[in-house]
Amino acid sequence: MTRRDTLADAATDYVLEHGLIGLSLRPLAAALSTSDRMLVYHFGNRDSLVAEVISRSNNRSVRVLRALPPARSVRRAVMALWKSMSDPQLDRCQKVYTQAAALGLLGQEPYRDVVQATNSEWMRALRDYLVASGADPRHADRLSRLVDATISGLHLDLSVEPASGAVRTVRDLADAAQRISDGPS
Amino acid sequence: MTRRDTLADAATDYVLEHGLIGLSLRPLAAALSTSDRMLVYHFGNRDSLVAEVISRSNNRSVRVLRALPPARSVRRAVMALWKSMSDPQLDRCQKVYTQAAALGLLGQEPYRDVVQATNSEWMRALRDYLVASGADPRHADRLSRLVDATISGLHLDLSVEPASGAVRTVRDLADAAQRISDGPS
DNA sequence: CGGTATCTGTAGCACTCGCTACAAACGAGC
DNA sequence: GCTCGTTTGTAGCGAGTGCTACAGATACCG
Repeated sequence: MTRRDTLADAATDYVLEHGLIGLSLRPLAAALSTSDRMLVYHFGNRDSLVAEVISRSNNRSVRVLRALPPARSVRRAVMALWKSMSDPQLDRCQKVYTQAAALGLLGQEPYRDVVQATNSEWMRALRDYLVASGADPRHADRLSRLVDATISGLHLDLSVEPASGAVRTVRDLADAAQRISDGPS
Repeated sequence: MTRRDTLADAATDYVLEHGLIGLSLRPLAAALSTSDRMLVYHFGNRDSLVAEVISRSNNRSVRVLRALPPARSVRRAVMALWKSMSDPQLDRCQKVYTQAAALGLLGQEPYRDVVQATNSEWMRALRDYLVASGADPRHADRLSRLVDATISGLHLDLSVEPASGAVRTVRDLADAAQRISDGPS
């Protein structure tokens, strides 16, 4: 494990706690017991560092998703996915991704490529998981898109209004997903 | 129309174009042919200005939603809603909201109250629209939560990967929503 | 040992940030 | 005309930003 790797890992931890948007080098460096000078030396510049953090955060969540044991139905898969994403660890990865994606919504988009790569990797893992849980492969793309969109949107809603009946919505989504996988093309 | 109102309106236009996240007073003031001094004078400080912009952006989108003629079914309502939200004007309002919400995901959350108020206003309008389009009022909360989460999540997805089959996902959502409104409690 | 490439610390540059002190312009009411 | 409250302009403060120049430390390789 090179020094750069160590720093990147610790920086990812820091971002998972303090968020991506206001990130600046000096406080980050202080938390890592180093200096901004070192961060710039190892990563080239701030943007490259942030891009690497986004990528690493995503790798962690993809790893968790890929380690999920397949469920016995699409419906159960969606429920299990939601439950697993409620784990604080994965939850924060999702939040970091959302912040990265939100940055590119209007105006500057310095991390477009990383976010895009990150997203397609996640979608592939989600698709595989649904298929492994019994989803009709012919509908896997539709399914994973619907599931991903709803879950990430729900995630955002939940952070704004924590009292909302999220579980009910997830159940509705799970039913819809099951129906799509079963139903006619 | 007081000077403050004029400025707030123009600032909203500016934010809808340039995004909320990197916003700083001097470039904004320059675009409005005034000075940062004036913005601080009229709004007190930067955070108040941003909060007002968020609120105004949301007001615009709620106004559009409330002006939508009721559809002949829940299914059609969801499709019409999506179509209407693809309008660049409304699209950008949604993006500004997403950026505001994403800011509060981790770390600092200076706009939590505005975002919360904004969201509940939007949800109320959405609920009313669905009910007016024939949704069972007993399921209206469930429905609007599912529809809102999916659409906003899809919106984010779409901005990252524009080629994804969003329309298909919306149709799936519309079907699911129709079923919820029709089906047993 | 000497030389070389990798790594780290100090100091600082040029810039932008939000915000403010001070004073000048302006218009309405007496 | 004169005052008084509102609005605007100029200049600048203190802090924080990303990043760099320069020099020192360290470790590996001949």
